[in-house]
Amino acid sequence: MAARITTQQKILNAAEALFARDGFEQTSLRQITHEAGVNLASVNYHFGSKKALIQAVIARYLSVFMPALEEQLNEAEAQKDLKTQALFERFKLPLAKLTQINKRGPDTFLRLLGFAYSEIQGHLRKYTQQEYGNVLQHLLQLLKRTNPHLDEQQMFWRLHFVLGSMVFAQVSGQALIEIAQAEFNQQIGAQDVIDQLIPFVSGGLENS
Amino acid sequence: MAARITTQQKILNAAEALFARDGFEQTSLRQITHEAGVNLASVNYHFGSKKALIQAVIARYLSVFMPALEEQLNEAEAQKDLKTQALFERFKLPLAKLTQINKRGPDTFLRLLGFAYSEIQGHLRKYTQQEYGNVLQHLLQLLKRTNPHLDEQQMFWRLHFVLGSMVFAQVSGQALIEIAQAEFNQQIGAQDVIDQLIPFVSGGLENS
DNA sequence: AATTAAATTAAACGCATGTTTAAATCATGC
DNA sequence: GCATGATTTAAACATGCGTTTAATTTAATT
Repeated sequence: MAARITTQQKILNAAEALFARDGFEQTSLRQITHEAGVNLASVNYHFGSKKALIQAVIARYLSVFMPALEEQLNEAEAQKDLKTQALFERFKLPLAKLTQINKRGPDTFLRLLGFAYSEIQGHLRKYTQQEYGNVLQHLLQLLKRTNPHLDEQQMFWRLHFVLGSMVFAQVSGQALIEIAQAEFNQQIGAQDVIDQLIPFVSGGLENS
Repeated sequence: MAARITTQQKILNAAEALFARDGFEQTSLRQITHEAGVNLASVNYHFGSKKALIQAVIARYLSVFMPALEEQLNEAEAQKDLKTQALFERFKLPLAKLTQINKRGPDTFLRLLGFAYSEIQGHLRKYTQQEYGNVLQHLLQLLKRTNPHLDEQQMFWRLHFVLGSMVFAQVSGQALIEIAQAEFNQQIGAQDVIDQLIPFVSGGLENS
């Protein structure tokens, strides 16, 4: 009884792909259910509302990403002479792990985060803080260690700028990748964007 | 016959405030016309469509900002030993000039840009490139001068990350400012955010 | 003052959205 | 094999949107 894909899963899979491509508000339940090959009403039956569906989609990714990140932070914790850039490199593995949800999981997740951050402002923030606040606190603590020259306030802002760069890179990501490909005549993927992004956010955060 | 505020201006003023607060898609023409105290149909009468209204709102800001930026870039051009951070500091004056449109003009403009960047992806890009492409080219050229160690591709990405940080800082800006105020018990304005942002983007862009 | 054009208004149109309903179908346990 | 509960289905509902229409009011021109 485990092999079959349930209606819930069909909805989640279709929803995450469309949400990541077009954003939450721009994606209608009719699109999702059509893509999933299920009835329109089944979203409200299984999830209650569109809002709850959005949350379920994001929660599925966070439940994989956050524990993996926590593990990485614990390893970093033990590391001598920890550098900011090395700390950000720790994001790559948890991100890569998201392929277990979906082949394009890493891209999907970051784009979802981006839309979530700008669209449902307060709502997701609370949830994340509630569920994974300790992991984020751990990250902040390690960043303070690698950047003792920054005061509380500077760290606050720069951390948000870092998040902004990441989020932005993915939300505008596909368009940018296409432009970059046309401009530089070479294949570019989400992983390359991350590789470009890490030195940027590291330098930005460290700058005195 | 000049002193009266025309219907067009009433619409523009109401629209820019609401657009900046909630985004383009989230703001309805009914909200705008109600706020402006004019009839619903007058938007389509004076501007043709909602899309055209959005464009008009942004164009009004660009028409003030871009020439001022160009002037700043020309001064930077002549400067010996130009530094990246000094170049980014050049944005502050053109931004401050936007108070002539609106007391909260600088905030409004950056938030509009943010929404524009993520919402109407292709459309605004073309317009900006068409109208102010030379100014942006000039900026790119100066950044190459202050960062000769970066190749074409690195510069491409980092420039977009810079833009992303700025845009994001403003889109999430009000929420962040409120959090920061609560956290640090002091008054914080958009100008302070810019001051925090400049070292970040400078460091990020320069990092080798 | 009469005429003509511009601007404003109230109302409706057509469409898409999220959600709810109630009947039909399916699966499961006795 | 039947009864019971879970699921799926088609249809409708209520609401909000951008836009259009056609009539009215305002302003300018002759």
